[in-house]
Amino acid sequence: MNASRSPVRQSSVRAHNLALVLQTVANSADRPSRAAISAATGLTRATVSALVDDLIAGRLLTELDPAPRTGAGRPAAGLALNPDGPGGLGLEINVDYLAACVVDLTGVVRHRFVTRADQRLLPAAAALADLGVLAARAREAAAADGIELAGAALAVPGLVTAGGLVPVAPNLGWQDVDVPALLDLGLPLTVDNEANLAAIGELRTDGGAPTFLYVSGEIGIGAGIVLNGELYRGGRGWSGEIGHVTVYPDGRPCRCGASGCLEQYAGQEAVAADPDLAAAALGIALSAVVNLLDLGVIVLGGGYAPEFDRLRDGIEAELRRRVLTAGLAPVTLRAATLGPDAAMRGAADVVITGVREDPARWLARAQAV
Amino acid sequence: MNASRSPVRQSSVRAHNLALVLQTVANSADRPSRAAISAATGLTRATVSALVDDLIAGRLLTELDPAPRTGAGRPAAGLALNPDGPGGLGLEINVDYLAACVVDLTGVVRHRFVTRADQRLLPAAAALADLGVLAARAREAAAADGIELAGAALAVPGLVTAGGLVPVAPNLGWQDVDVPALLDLGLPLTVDNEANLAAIGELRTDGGAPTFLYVSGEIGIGAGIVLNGELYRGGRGWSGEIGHVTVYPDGRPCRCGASGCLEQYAGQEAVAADPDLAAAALGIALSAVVNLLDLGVIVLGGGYAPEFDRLRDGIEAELRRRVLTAGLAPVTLRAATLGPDAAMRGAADVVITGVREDPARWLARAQAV
DNA sequence: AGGATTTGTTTATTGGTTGAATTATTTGAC
DNA sequence: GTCAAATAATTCAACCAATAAACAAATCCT
Repeated sequence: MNASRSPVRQSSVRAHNLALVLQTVANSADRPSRAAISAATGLTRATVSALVDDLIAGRLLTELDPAPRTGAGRPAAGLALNPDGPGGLGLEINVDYLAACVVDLTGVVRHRFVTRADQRLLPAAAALADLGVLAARAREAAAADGIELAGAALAVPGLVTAGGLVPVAPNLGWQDVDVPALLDLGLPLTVDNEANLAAIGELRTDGGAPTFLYVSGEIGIGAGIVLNGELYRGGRGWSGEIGHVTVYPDGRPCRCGASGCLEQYAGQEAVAADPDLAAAALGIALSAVVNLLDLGVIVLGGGYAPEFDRLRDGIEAELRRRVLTAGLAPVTLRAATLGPDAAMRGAADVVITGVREDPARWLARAQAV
Repeated sequence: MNASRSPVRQSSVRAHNLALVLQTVANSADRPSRAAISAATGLTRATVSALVDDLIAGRLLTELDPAPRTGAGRPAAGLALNPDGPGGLGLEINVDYLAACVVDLTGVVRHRFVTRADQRLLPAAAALADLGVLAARAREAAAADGIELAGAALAVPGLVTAGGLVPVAPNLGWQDVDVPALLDLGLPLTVDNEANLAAIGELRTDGGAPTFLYVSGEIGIGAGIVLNGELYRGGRGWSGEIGHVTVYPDGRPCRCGASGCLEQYAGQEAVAADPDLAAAALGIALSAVVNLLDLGVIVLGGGYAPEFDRLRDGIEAELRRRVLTAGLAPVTLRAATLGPDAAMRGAADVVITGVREDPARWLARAQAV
């Protein structure tokens, strides 16, 4: 119904095809030739050549030495994402540290800065000012490498609304913080929940499943829901609050006012106190998620990752028992591969994914400058 | 990442714009003129004229008498969806009846056939053969009105995989039924879960929220999840199994092998036996869904609709208590507006939505014939 | 009756893809 | 050592679809 509600699309065919070519290069293991791209996309070799010219001129692609190939014929020129093209600035603010990283277009982390300090002692404005300093340093480092930043994204451990407002971030002690107003980097800024961005980080590393749940166990418990390769943020951006899913209706009282929330049985302290209880509670809650969303993969991150071996059996037992379709297709449980950097990495990924998905906008901007 | 993985799009600009124009007409309360469509879409009047000509030639739009308007200027010709254009065949098989309906392009039910009979007594092949007879009758009735059917969709109370296979439909006693193989109507056939299609039916009636949960309480309990105007089917098409979400971990044993499933506390018998218990259990399970997916609207359908007034307070009490963001934005609970026909209507809607979203395909087909 | 106004069509132009022909660069055979 | 075959990439005329601007049609207002 509202699928193609977009204004119009006249000759933005080119924008689409630029993205198609760029993504084809990005998703290729080897360095594809123009002819290979033509075959993969269905576009004419002529068209691919023209598009590639634009992408090279805009510093998004580079031509490499002859790609390894056998047989007769003129050797192809290999194409790859330009590591000196536009990069992404990933930012994170958490209870006891600030962090920033620069990721280039190919997905490689080029610079990484961390400041350890308890952010709960500072007002939001001061914390964000400190983060601004860190961001400036990262930007200089990027500039020294010849990398221009296409934008920035910030991971926050709290609820985030569409405009980058944070109504509440309990563990930071924030309330109604207008992040974009307090953190002006002169770059497009995206603000999102920490678990959401960590999920995106995992999506990028895991070549496999495009549909999975990322569960982050810290003091609270958050989850990022990735459906068909895209993060689902919910109607108001407040999805993934798995920590307050009811596990034992008449159980322990929770600081949210309800009782029996998962957080009381599988939060950081609860895991330390009784891993078996935590695993069972997690298994019950995760079974509910799988029954609802039909997910095939669950990734345990944050504080759960180091405890994975101790939790696995208990969780899987509940999944086998409570997931209706467990007999038809198993649910895969795995630990997150990115460590504590997941959210920051995911944030940077959001920026470069933006460039990859709409190169035409970047080209227009780069040309205007 | 995989957003624009589509093969190519050369001059399928036209396909997109045809859809845009058609949807603009469909979503207009009044019968818009070509000029009004031009203003709404941003396309030129000339372009709109050309597109409208194609749509009229393909019997998707009709030109009406002058639309009511005031002021100077040449009077406009009103445009509207053609009620004699392609229609959709909606089918449903359930425990104690078979049903078929013909819905025209404007969304009006033109014909409706129901056969009451216990389907549990028949093997799947026989039940589908009976349904085929009903479908043929519906098709004749449509032809008598000058309506050609663009396709058919079937609602089944069970799990459905991508290819239309039904691995299991417990209440019908089906197992591994290949529906498309047993029901050849000579039309493109879509098979989907009953709750999913009912949710689509509600989406069409409710002009409002494009993100909601539809819960259908029959013997079992199913749910259709509509996110941003689109049904979410899950990785394997098995989403929405809310009936087996755990409510009381150590509670009543369920026929699925687990214990404490929602179905045991809010299934048809349980509602009749103790509405308050059912409401509390529903409230707990629905709170989990809202915490996970950040839904603003929940629609109670199927057997819940007539019991709505008796369930409402109990459910809302739990939602207020257990939904983390309840204080920030309320969750709206309402009864389904379509009755028992919801799934069948939704099925037919799927077909006509397909035509509305891709009119170019229909035009090509119509021209080829 | 005549100007104003709005609708819808016609015509030349432009952006972008296609397909065929052409050029470029290698391998392999005689 | 030269030539044919093969593959890669570019050039160029043709075509499709949208745009902008001019034009025709049909009404209202004075």
